[in-house]
Amino acid sequence: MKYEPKEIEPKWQNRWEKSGSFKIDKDDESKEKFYILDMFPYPSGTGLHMGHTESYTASDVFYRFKKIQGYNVLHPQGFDSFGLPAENYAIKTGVKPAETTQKNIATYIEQMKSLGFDYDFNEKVITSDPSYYKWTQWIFGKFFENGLVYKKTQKTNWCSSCQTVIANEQVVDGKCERCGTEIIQKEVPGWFFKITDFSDELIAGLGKVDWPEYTKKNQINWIGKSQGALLKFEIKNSEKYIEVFTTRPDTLFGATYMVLAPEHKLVNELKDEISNWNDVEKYIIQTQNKTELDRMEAKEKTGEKLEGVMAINPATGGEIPIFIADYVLAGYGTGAIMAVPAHDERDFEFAKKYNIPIVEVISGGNIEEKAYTENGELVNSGKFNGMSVEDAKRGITEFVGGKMTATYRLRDWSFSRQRYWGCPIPIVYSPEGEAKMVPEKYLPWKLPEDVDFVPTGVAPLSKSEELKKRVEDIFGQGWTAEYDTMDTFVDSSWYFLRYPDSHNEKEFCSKERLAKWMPVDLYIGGAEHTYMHLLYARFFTKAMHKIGLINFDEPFLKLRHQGMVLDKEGKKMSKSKGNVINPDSMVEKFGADSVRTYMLFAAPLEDEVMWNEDNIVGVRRFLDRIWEFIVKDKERDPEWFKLWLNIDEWNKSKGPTPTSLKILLNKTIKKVTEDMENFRFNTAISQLMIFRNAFYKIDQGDANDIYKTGMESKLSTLITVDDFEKFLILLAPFAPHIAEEIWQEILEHKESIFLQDWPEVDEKYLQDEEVEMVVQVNGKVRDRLMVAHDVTEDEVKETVLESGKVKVFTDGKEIKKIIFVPGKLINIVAV
RNA sequence: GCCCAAAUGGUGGAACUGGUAUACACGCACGACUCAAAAUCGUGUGGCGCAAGCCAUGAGAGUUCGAAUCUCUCUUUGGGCACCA
Repeated sequence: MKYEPKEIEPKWQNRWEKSGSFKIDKDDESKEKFYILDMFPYPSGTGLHMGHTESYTASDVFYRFKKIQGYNVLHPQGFDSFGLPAENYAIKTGVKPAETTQKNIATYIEQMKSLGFDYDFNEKVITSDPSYYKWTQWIFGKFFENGLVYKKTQKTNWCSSCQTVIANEQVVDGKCERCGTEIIQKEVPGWFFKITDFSDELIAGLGKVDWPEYTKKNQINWIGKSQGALLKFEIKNSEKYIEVFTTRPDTLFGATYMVLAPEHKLVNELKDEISNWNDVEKYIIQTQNKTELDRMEAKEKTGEKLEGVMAINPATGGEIPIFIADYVLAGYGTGAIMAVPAHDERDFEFAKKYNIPIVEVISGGNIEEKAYTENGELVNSGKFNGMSVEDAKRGITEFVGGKMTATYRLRDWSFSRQRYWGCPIPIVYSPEGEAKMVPEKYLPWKLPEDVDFVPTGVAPLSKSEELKKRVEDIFGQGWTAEYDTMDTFVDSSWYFLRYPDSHNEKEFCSKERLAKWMPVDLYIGGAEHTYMHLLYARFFTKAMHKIGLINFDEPFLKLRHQGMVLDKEGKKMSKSKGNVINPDSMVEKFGADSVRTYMLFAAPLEDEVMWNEDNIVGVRRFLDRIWEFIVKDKERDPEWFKLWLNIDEWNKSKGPTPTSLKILLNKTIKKVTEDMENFRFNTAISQLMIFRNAFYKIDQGDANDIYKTGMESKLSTLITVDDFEKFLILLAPFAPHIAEEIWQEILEHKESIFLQDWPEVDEKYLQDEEVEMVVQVNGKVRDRLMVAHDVTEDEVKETVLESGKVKVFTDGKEIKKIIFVPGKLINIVAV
């Protein structure tokens, strides 16, 4: 019988499914729980891609490992199924998103099964399903009650192609991350989550989770906390004042002008005092017409002086001019700055262009040439002269009645979308226009079906007669519905809370199940979710914690990212390059076990993997040879095989596994176990290969004999069935099908290999009797000798010094020192 | 511009807290089997040299008996942020 993955893999997939091997008892208290979570996919029309395949393989391997170790493991999968592609497809073809989604999910499930991923799809979460989004809406309601969500009209990022508002996190290089269209700023009313209330907690919480350092750092940078001061500048001959945020209050004496963002409220309020209003207005309009991209790419700073108004520097009492300029952003700090050209590069550039005085207040640089932004001693600063920058920050802030404070880069999360295929925002408006939460008994607040998908900039839901009628029936004449839907990132911000109790119709998850299963022990997924999903999910957790819905405030204790899967030249796979590889064709060609094992063997999990079809044969050969060893042997010599299976008989007649092989086996158990725990799957697999190479050695003559005559078994001199089985269990997480096939069909066990115990290391067999010791002279290897593993320095010293190979290098020299590393090396220092 | 990560054979990659550089795999060469090829199996495989040996972990210094690993400077490549006051 040949190794035919195509036959054995579907067979076991079906049997596992039928026997419900993946089913767990979520209330089982007898075993320790382990919750391992995958980032669930968006079910797109193109199917599962290689990135999913790698990440889900890693989690499936780890899940099977933990399961064999005896944990009660929750390892669910679901679908992040709301989103634009299904809607865009509907616009093109008229097929309803709900239908497309259902079809795609079915395909994804088939693909996942074919890779041997052992998910319980009865427990799946589908975010577009009313039984799920009911709870998305319910949680939204709790946030609404507790003031964590609000509506306002403000400039937001507008994608004219997607015809919707998008969040700051979804703008990449000034373009829409989805379609690449340049983002413009548009005044749109919309809903916001108060994520900024949690800025400090979102930073602090990272201290207690086991996440990759760069991911934590990126989140911290994204939140962008900066310490500084709020200072007030009075406007001459006016009650009004300008408040600025600065990280450098110590340089206040050098502030020689001020800048307001063109959108700043005060600009309009000062209209009557501004003598060049026409020019100012022109500049404001110019700014409005710029896209994010234009503004970012501007080579030279521009601005317009507000003629006729002056501000007072509160430190010096001097009058300083006020400008508007688009290098000052309305959305950050107070939307206004004090400009200190001597010590800020941007202000320096602007001051040079507009001939504004540059006053040095920190010594140490040459401000004739460029701004000096380093530390130094204060000068030209009255009584603060001679003070250090750090001391002066507080001192000067207090001196002018300012306030030390922090500002953040993070903005509130704008989650309204003017699109159809998303979770409806469960809000209705009274005839007076007041927003009210839809009462709980009307949840799920269903997405209407009688809509026109074609985007016109007006939310598609506004065209639904059914929704209009529904609102009037329930709330009365004059009441209207909220037509926006939620950003799909809302759906994925809490889905991990649903899996432990996915069928609960009364709660999003029962208290008991939450207490038992949360938080997630291990989360695996791509690093591209650092800013959005991971930040939003942490915000949801903290917000739900704050209002008492859950009793923990970090959702994911341990996080690991898989690297990208590239083509064999190291290029990103993309449709346009035509280099996309699909997992189905790989499974078809090499079998799921080979795909899984190669995926993890090719590179460390967190690194990029270059998918090279030519190399996967190595892994396939590894599995072929295991098959050859055991299955072919059984066929060639059934009698002998029967004897081998009976371990007692075998030991009597042939003896146990040779000691050297036994030691290698125990080293292998140790290394594979440790590597698994540390996600070093690539080296775990290579250790399994090393062991296989050792127990399966045949020589040339035998190989040809086997080929020609099908002669007797080669099992005789090597491994016993007990030890072979240990090896098979170590292999099982990676290549579950072949392992199960051999376990049950060839070794004739009644019970699944996944119900066995993980092999334990036998400490007796960890130490080789003899080891090779390296002999160095002055740090260079000159000789090697076999010695007892516990040999002492005195025992080998003589031999080593007498060795001819050593003498050549020590003759005529004085031996100054001997360095001895037990069991490893002896180094003779000779001068 | 700022921050982060990386650089090891022809290729993907090993090397745990400084201690045998190149495990494992691909590829390649030669051989066995074959009429032949494929598959399979075996042997070899960093470079230079007949050899003893010398040189090799992006480049250059340093610390050390000993450096891929630690320190400094630089180069290149990825990734992220970017007028954030």
